Amino acid sequence: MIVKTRIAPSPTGSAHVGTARGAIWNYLYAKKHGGVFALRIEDTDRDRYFPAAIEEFKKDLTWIGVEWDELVPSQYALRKRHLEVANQLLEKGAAYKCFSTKEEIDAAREKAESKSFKFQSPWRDADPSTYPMDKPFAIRLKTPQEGVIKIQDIIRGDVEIPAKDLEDLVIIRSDGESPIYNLTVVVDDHDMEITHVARGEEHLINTFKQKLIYDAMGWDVPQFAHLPLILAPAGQSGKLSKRHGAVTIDYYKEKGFLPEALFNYLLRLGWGHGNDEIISKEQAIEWFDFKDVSKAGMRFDLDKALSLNAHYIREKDDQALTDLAAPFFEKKIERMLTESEKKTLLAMMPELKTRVKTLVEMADLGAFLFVTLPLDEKAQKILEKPIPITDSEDKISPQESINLLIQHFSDFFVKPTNSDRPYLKWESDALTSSFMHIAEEMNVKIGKLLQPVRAKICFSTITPPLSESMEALGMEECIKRLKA
RNA sequence: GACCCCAUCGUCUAGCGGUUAGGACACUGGCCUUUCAAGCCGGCAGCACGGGUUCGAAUCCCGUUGGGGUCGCCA
Repeated sequence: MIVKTRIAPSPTGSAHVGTARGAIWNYLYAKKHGGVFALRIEDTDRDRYFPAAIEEFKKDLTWIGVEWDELVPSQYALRKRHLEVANQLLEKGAAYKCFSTKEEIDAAREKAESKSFKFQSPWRDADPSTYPMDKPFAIRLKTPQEGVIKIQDIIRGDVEIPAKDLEDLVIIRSDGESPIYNLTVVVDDHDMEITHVARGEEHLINTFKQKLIYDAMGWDVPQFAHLPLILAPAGQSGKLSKRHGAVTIDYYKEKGFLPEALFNYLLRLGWGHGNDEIISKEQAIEWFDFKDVSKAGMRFDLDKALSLNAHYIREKDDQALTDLAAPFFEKKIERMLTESEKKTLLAMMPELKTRVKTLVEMADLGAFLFVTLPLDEKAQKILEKPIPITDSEDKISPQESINLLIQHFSDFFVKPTNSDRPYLKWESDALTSSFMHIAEEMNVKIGKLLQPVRAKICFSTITPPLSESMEALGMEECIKRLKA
């Protein structure tokens, strides 16, 4: 039998990292076994149906590198089939018509005050001859009143629950036609011939209910794997949710994460393979197995995800990275980059990429290459701080030292108009040697000499190497900034 | 509250009856250095607790504690 897994989201917008991780694992498991990975959109709840959200979800999945082999674009479209199964369950006596209204049930629930209240429908064993005429009814599944329901889970082993703890679940709403989740999943998973159902642990209880439907229909039960949940950040309780922020794929995409970094991080969150940390998709396909997934819930560690992202940024080819980074720079400087500026960015990429953890950080670090910026606080201070002369009590003011530097630049780098005197090209190596030469001449430490220059050129004390930056900017712009 | 699941450094994990309990992130010391990174070398830090089982338990069993999930005519 061919392995077939699926991810079955009910999209409400950008994919939750937990859903994305579930998709990754399911995808890997299918690929590992040469099987099929399916995407099924669970849109049976029409009150929460947003087509745009579905598109966004698909985009997120694609971005992170998960491709589906099969698509069920709308579970809602399958409702006739769901109803048909519900009627079969009715015929088999595994389900019954329940004429109790939602209001009656809610009232009973309220009155009970116990959270563990189970609604006992008076219609469960009612004689059909007593059914009211022209009254709407829901269809409920008859759960056994004694014994246990048992399931096998790849991750957790055998799990069982007393049957009496389960309420007779509604499978068709009292509108007489709308199927409910626990019915639709079973029918679709069966019809699609899903062999492995791996979903969040929050579904564990549902699985017992669903087992009842499989059994009543005489269908084979798939293999189950209930995946541990990603928990709220340390100090906060509960599972990770929207209110903790930073939970959607879209968030990380906009923050400047590389898809392979987030893929790697999510892959490793709850699963490991020896001491391996950096794992490619191909390697993951070979190594991943649900049985190695940890059982306990875990916390999302942004620092680790960032460090992985920094790693993948460093590994990435400069040209590809430039293409990826360009939009982040454009957002930062609030205009498009020209072709020549893109070349500048490419040239600076080796210096930029070892210094950042995200593409947003890269745009912050490299923006000075394309626009002038207000000096940051520390840069401001540097320009006020005199430079000590080595082996002396004397000091030289930053502006004075910069003026001297400008003078030297015109000696070294400017082509003389009426002379054959040699001059240097404005390139990083030449700039570096000239800095060393000037520092020696002025009898100051090179680091001290360069700090104010760095401030004027890059507007910050934290920058890529100065010589490279100045080459990228060109002599004219550098002189202009130094004189400003 | 009831039912179910879970428990190795702060975090993510390796470990599957005999290990100096390993790695990664974070933190930290050093080297390198033109700021900041990167890189290299080093450090700190863990088997929740209590009982068993066993010659021997992080590993197996029970309990306690702690965390998580579920309790809808949502998915």
